[in-house]
Amino acid sequence: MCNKCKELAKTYDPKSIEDRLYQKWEENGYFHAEVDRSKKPFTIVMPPPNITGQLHMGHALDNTMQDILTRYKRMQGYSALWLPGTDHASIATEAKVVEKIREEGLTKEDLGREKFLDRVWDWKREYGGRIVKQLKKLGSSADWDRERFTMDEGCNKAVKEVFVNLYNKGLIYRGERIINWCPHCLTSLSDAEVEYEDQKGHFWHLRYPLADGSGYIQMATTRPETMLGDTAVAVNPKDERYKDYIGKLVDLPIVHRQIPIIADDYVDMEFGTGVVKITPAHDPNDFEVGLRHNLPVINVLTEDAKIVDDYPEFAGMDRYEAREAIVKALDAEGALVKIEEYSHNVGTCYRCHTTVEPRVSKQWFVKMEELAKPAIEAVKNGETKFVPEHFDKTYYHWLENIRDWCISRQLWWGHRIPAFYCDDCGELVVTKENTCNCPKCGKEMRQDPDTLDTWFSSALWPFSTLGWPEKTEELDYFYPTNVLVTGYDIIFFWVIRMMFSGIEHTGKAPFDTVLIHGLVRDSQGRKMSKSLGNGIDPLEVIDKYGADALRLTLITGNAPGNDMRFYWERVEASRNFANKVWNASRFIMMNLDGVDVKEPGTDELHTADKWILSRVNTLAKDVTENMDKYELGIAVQKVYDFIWDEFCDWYIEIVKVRTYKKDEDFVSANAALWTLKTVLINALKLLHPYMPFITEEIFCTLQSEEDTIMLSKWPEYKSEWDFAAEETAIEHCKDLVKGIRNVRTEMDVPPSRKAKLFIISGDAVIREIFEQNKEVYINLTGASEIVVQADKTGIEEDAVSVVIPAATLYLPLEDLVDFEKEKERLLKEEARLEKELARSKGMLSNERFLSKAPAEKVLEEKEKLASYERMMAQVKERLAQMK
RNA sequence: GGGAUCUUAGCUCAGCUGGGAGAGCAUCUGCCUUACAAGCAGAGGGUCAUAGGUUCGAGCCCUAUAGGUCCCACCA
Repeated sequence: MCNKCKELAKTYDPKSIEDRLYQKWEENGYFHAEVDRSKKPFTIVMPPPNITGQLHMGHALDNTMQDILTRYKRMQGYSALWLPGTDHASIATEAKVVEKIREEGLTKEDLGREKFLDRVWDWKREYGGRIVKQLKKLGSSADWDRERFTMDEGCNKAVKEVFVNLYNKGLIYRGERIINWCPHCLTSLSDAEVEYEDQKGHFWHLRYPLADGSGYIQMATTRPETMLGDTAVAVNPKDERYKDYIGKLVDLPIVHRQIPIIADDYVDMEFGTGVVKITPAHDPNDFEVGLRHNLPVINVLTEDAKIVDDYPEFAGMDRYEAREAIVKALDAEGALVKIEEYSHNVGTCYRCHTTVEPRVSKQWFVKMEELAKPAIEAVKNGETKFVPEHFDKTYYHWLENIRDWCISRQLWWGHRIPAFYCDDCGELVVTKENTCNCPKCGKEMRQDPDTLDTWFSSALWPFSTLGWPEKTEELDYFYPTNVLVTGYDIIFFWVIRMMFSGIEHTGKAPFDTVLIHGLVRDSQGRKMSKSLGNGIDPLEVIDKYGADALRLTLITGNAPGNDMRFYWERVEASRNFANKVWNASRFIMMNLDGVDVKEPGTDELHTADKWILSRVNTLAKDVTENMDKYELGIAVQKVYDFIWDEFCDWYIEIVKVRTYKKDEDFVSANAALWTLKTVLINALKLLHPYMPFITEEIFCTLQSEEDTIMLSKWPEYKSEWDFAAEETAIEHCKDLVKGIRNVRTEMDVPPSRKAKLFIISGDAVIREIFEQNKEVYINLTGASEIVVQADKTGIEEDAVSVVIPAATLYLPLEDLVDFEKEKERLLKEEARLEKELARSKGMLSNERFLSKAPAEKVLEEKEKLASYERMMAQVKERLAQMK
């Protein structure tokens, strides 16, 4: 055995090569991209995974797609930068560390801000790199030399710059508003951070007595506990029923505060009794109504959603306890009319899923209206395109309906808001400096204790990572980036914010293309989640089947933007393909061993050689086209089909004999071996972006000139490999082989039984093709001998016949022929042809088809008809003979 | 309530600009043929959700209907 095949085991073992190759790539700096004006840039910024994160299938898909695009462009000669990094994930990380110190019996207040932040940095140092290691197991070819973190020095600088800029332009303001508050995380949330879910609840019908004792007014609520903070009761001004009530006062039960009945369009007359109790402090709509009518805002809940001390009877109860107690108290006062079952949409915190509490507080906001407009425009005018295109609708919808963005968070981990207050004179200063003295009274000012929404810094990611606000070479060369790859669930969180930030601060949209993918679900179509316990760990898949198999699985079998289901069976199929590639390569290497293969002259190439060269040539063109359109699944499917069906099942089988006969006919063997190697190398290159490990291992073993397939040249269409005639010829041969195999199986001819094969065609060109490739058929059909001739001279009456478009085949199998069976088979064939003829004739007799369809379609159809007619004549003749 | 998307073989899904219905898995049959049984060869299996329309021609385009999924929305 040769050395090379000793190196290649009989089955592909990903574990033995993946880490070794990754290490080699990293050590040799293959992932690193530099500013190189002689090359075109290609840039992708990696959506930074949270430092708290563990690699899940979503990351695996997302990063596989980015890696494919980067590897592809790198091979095409671009300076391809895939810029990686991680996100500080303020809420998630803070929660993790709070939980950790709680186990030590500490709260973050016990530690104080400084010490707490030290603990978070410790945590980050320990666990923050975990996800990066996991991404490497996938084969990610990101430029780790440029790895960034949303809270590193450069990003901090960018964040301050942006905050100050927007503040100075009046696009950031501070105001007292009703915002979403998470009583568990104890922070405000933006609208995007609230997830709505249907919850079962109740509808409590209440009646409030009129203060003048003249009766009651009745309404319903889903949140009776907030009644403590009611400051009005509202009806629609057009509502005849309540016309006389407007302006009267009601006596609020329990509290016994007198509140007015007001009129506001917000009230829907059709719904319930057409009366709404107004609690400005605890409902966003009521807050708006309150503003319009100058109502007092009475807050009844603490920040952890307990009743405040002003109501001793209920003080300290959480909102759900208080609900029961207050309903009881209302009932005791005769204010409770009835209770109904009701289900409604409730907002929950996207991190902890605690029901969000609307809360009035002073927060920082980004004014969105002006920023949104150019972001909409950038997609409308095509500066940035969504793939698939229809996701632009989601994007427009969000931007067109966007409200001001609440960016302050009552957390410690994150970018501290660069605003300073003077406790003496109340002066406010927004500055990039770390400390600040009051410009009015000179006193040292106090920095705002709050931090910024995590997404504030991620919004700057495409340019902050390239050095902005400095005018760096990198920024100039790599920005705007080419593609952003992300899931559709993140468009509103992140994509829109990067878009308006990029446009506002750099004057350019941050990417040409936003490539959207779907979610990876479990085999039953459910979202993978921790709580369901149905998540599949990509690392486990890699461990069992290899990174290449996982990557192929994630990329194939679904359309762009659609969700996909994860099946182990599909990974197995991908692994099988890897094994197929492995073994085909092993076969080729075994045959190449010890042979000095030279490039053959065109005249030395056999029909089959030219055919497969032509096929791989077309493949390169098609795959490139698909990849340029981001049709990654289609592209790799074509490579898969080519390697398995055409290269392995046909070409290798066809040329096997020649490779075995090196000594007898070296010229022929050399041509075959050269073609095998050349086609394999091209196919490996086309496959490399998808399956980087196996292709690298084979590529390097197969040839010694180049150190890595990663930096080898992407195959391009070559006109000298365009062999149309040979493609046709081999298609005829394939028809022949398939026809013979089919009939042999149908007639139950044992594989050991060899038979003479007659190929009859009146066409000299066709005869020539078959004559040239005789050897092929002997191998592939189990024929003992092949005779090509123009007519049926010398063929026994009882030979089995097979009709293919190019010829008629005869197999004399005397003792094996079952006449009934043969007749049945021919009748079936006749019926099939009958149908095809009817269809074809129908089309060609249609005047309008002839006049309106493109000429080439008509010609194509005529050729088909001729071919069917020829075949039909043969079948009929044979049937007549049998009678 | 608004919007998006899906409905194709037993299962999961492809089907790129309209021109003779595909893959993987599963099923059946025969093969351990010196690259590969994680394989080879062969076979069965689909009125492309329904109804209209446009077109010489529709799985593909248009309209409506039914069902599924998702996103958004202040109906107390």
